[in-house]
Amino acid sequence: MSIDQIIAQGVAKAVKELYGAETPADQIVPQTTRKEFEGNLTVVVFPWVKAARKSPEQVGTEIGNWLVDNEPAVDRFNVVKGFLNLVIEPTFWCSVLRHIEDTTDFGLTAATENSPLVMVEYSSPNTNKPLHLGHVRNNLLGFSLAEILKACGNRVVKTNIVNDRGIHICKSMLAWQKWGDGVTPEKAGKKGDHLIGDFYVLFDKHFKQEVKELMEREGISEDEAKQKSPLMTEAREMLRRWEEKDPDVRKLWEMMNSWVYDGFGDTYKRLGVDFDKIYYESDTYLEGKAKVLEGLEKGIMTRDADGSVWADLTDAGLDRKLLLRSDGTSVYMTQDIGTAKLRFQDYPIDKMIYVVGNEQNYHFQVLSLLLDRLGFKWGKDLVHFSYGMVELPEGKMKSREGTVVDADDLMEEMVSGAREVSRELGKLDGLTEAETEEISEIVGLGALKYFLLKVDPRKNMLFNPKESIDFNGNTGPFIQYTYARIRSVLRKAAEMNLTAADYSAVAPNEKEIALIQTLADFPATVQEAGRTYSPAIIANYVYELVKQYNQFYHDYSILKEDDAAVRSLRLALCDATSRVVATGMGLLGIRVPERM
RNA sequence: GCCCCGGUAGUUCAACGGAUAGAAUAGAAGUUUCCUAAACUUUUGAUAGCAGUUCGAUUCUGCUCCGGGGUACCA
Repeated sequence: MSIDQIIAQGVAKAVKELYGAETPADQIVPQTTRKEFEGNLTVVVFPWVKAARKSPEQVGTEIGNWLVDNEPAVDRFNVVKGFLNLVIEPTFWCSVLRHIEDTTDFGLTAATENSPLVMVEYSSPNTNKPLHLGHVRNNLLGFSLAEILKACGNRVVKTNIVNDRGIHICKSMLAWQKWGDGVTPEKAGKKGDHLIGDFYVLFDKHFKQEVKELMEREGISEDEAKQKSPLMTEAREMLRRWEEKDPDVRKLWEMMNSWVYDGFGDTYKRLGVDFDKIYYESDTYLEGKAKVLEGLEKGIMTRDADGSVWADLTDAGLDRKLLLRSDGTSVYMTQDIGTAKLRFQDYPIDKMIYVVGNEQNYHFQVLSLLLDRLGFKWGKDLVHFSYGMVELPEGKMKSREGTVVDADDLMEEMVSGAREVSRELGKLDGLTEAETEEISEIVGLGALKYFLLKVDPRKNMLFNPKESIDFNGNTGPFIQYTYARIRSVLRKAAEMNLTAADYSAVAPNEKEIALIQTLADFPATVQEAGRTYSPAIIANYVYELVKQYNQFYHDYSILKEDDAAVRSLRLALCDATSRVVATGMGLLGIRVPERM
């Protein structure tokens, strides 16, 4: 049982005996005492002031006295206004540390066969352009969320739905046909996803030009011009032929998609994310169509005069939603219905989580409702993990306008930045080329990942390409550096062959207690991150932990401490801290180096 | 128009309804015969506005102002 639980239960008993108040222990959440007051844990006593009919100070004093008399872990207390500050028996902390040391996978809960099966969908790229910073946030959040849910005792399936068909990919295909001159990734010396992206931009350039000319020549509106544009007509025609499984179109499509997958594969690998099961829209959209037609028969959907199929959701406060175009082709929503169906066929999923940007909040509201009406019993309970946009100083990133921060470029910049900093600081002296590269990779990506994950996922965040991501302060490298320093101490300790001593009777100093207390909070932090779907909670926790370690490290000697018991306590602290840091960073998908 | 989300130091981010709103960075000043100074210490600086609920509001409610997103036969 954790110290928080011990105190909570003690307080629950105390208020029952003293005031006859029934308060469940899990509703009493002791907080860490602010550093300007004496104590380790603080209980707010205002909730019982009414029942006690006494002043907050009196209530605090009475509960405090009760705890000192009845709870061995409580040494003494003080009361400030309605705040009861408890000082825990110092040697109690040694047993807490011992417990952490003795627990393998401290903070993690292993899943069993009966654990809930959670499917996390993330990444879900379109195959017409390379990944950018927004996708990076998505990928890191999805991966981390999956790791955190695993750590909370769930069985997790990571999945990806690749949007490999649709008008967007036809645009790239058409542009390649028209202006590509048979170019391939090999011939161009370019990653396949980048090459395809170039053609997508090229299509848009010609298309815009065409629309402009049409508007001028025929004096029609922009919308009309877009409809009439020969390029767009050709793209639509290509999509129609694709749906008819025209061999030539399919062959081109397969070739160009394979280029993109090779490119994505490289990016995913460097980013360190992976998937247990990948779905392709080209396999799922027909399932969706079938479900929609089924819904049409059941009267859940209606067909308009032009042949298009709609769902009327106005009774639920939403709009009419298109599900099949007048030419019979399917839209995004249709495909998501089909994908959901296949997934639940493939796995006995208890919970489905979609990691998708908040610009699609409405989409998921509609999807949830539609799945429910189509008879999917999980529809109502699907979770849209809605994260904020990564904005640039000029605003939103737009692929077609080229104002995007490319994922591959950014990773490369971060790694070379890390290499430079290391070199300047002389950290790489005496290391091999391979070691240098390994460390630069770990640190550069660590900086990028931590930068994106430390922010509350729900909020929009800003990335300024002109200011490179920092390596000092509240950053990934700061945490990695602390880890490397601890590992260095532990290596030296091993070399010195120090004899371990029993530290259970040592009264730890203030910094040591603060560190143990923070370490002990790790399991609860993991649970909270899982409950609230927030990697940021882990990130902020690890930062707080290493900051406390650094203060301890600065103020006290470890290896040079003469008292064997104290030295053992400190080495145990180092060991426990390094393990929690590594585990915590692992939950974020961030590696930690042995030296840097 | 309608619907959602946000507004906290110069900047980027924190704060289960709890104490004097924390960090980082930028600025100022310090710490290295000692386990890695990518560190540590000190210091300047903020809740958009107005009401309300509460012992207590950055947090909950309403209104105003300012941003962002959605409302597509795009995904």
